[in-house]
Amino acid sequence: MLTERQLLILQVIIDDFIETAQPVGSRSIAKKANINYSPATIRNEMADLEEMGYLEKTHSSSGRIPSERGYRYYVDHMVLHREAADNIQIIRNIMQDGLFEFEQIVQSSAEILSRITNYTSIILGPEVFDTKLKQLQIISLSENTALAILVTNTGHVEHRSFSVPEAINASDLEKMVNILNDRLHGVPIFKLHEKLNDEMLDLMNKYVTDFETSYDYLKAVFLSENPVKLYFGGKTNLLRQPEFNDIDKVRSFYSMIEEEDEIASLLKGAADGIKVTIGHENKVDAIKECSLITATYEMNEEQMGTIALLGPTRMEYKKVITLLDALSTEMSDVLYEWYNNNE
Amino acid sequence: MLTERQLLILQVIIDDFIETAQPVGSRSIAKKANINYSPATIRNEMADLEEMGYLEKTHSSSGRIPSERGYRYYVDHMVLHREAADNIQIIRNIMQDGLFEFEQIVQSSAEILSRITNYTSIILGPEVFDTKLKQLQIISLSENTALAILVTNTGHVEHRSFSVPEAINASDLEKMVNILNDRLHGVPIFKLHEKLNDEMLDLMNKYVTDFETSYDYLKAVFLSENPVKLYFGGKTNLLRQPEFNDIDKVRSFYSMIEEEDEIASLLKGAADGIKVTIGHENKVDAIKECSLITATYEMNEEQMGTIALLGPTRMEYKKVITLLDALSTEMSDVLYEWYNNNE
DNA sequence: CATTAGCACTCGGCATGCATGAGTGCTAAC
DNA sequence: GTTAGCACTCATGCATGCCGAGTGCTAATG
Repeated sequence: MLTERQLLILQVIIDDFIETAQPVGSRSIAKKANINYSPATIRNEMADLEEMGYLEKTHSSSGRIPSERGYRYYVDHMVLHREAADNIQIIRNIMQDGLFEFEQIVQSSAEILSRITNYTSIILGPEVFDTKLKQLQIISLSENTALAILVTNTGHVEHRSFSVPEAINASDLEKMVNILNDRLHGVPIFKLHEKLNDEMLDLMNKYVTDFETSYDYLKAVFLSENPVKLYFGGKTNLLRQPEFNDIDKVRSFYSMIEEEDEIASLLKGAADGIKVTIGHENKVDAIKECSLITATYEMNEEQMGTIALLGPTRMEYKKVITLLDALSTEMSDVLYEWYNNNE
Repeated sequence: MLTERQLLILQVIIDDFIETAQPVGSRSIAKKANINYSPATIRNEMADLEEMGYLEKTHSSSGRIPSERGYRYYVDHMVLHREAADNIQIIRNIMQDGLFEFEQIVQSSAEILSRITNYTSIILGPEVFDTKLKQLQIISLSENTALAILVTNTGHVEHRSFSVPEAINASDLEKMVNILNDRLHGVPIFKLHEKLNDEMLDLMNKYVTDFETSYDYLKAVFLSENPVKLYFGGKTNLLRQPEFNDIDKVRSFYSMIEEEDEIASLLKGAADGIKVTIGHENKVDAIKECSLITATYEMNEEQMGTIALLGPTRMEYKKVITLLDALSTEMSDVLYEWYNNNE
């Protein structure tokens, strides 16, 4: 357990290092207004903190820098989540201004976020928002298997084969597809399933014997994994951070940034709420000297995507955590409105 | 005027330097298969070439590197434009595959280009392709001035005030706007003017007295400057070039890349055909050590936008020029088809 | 017993000097 | 006109030494 004084010193060191990116020496700590100990005392405490794994030295006689464990402790115990922040108002203002398309909402969010923080922002969102059903087709493959094909207006094709239950005869299937095509043409993909369940169930049952059974077999096509899309903001912001003075780091970082799949899978698993992953806690090599903060947003109570900020481990955790928190609820709100205003 | 031998040596030096990024010495030139002179002879020639401004030294006893003037000569006299290239087939194949939206066509072109060349590609295209007319409104400001407002489905607003000629009375104007709204709703912005002129002139003349005069005054709104959009490919490709070993160069380069306005204005003025701008011929500081190659593409004989490649002055001019040439005609073709298949 | 002053020690950063080698320019010979 | 030879130049890399920031330890202090 840390003493009151150790806590204070740890906090000062981390805050200072986050600001200056320079190792912090005992003398400079002793000079701070809220510190009333001599450098020697502080040195002793620092030695203890280092022994406990919260601090590190860059070389044997350097000042101290926070270790990843130190950051972890800082984030878990010293950062008040949900602090008030002026930036929330900024976000709210921008979000309310002229956002007509989903893509636009997300893209500007990413840009705002990166501009305020000077880090790189990444937003993971569903890709299907603007894609609509163009055509649905069912092709019989053999006596009891068939292939369902779903084509969107963007040319994206989704297909799945399924076995046709005996209860369904070919003409029923055809009828069903015809009606579906007729009624669902132009419906956004992400609303297909809902629309079918809510509005068309009765109708379908009227025309097709035992519709629900047939639909069970088709459902997979309608509920297929949403392809996801990444939106970036401030991709080059990290260039300005002193930890990226080494050109090789820059290179490996940006070649990783271009691997969208990798990043997508990184963000996909994000848990609800805010999560901070520090340095080597990240599984991907290229960001083992970075921290990743993720927050999720939702639409109508369903988790929709993830907002993330990528910065050096020496990150302004306080500011960033508050900000992400605010933005994620704000985005959920805007999306709620957007959803209910669109068809 | 350069002698045959000087030409040969210049060519060898530039090719070699483009490949290796290292100053080229006389000995290494003499070793090449097609060179039958001793290093000393070559040194003499190189001294002459330097005096004429085609070569430079990095320091007093280094090998030679091409000067910008050298590159210029190389591009103007030694690169055969319209050379056959395997890549053309690659481009053609990709372009023919599943391109359904204008944005997609352009974006993939940019990506293909950067992937093939390892430079950064920039495409300047009109932004209005997917925007359609939502509403047209005319508001009378005073007795003989009015304001025309055009709203698109993306929420973009275009407006212009104009003086109302005496020949037109208010009710005519109103009638006209009503009809226009009725008939033009949902029409892509870039087709507005054409559609009006081709299909609706008779109709309008039937309902509105002296339509053509009124329209003269409105035309400005319909023909307003297309806002443009930039598409990038391989933004981080240049990181891999050895000339970007200096982190400050990287920084200034990328902060320039983020200034979209600046780049847009750089590409906007591009002349028809292929144009190569080498090093300090560029007006923007951050790319004074880069070369910019631009090509324009068109749609139905009208110049539509610009494709550009940005790389170090030590650029594979031969390859790149052929490629851009091919891509620009290919894009014009695809766009032609796209245009004629869409509504 | 906690705190602090003092001092020897460590290490990164920077300047300096030196050897090496790639490459040149010039001159004289072919 | 071409080439061999040689003195010269300069970037690069390595060893050396110095400075200053900062530490750990010990002994003195309250």
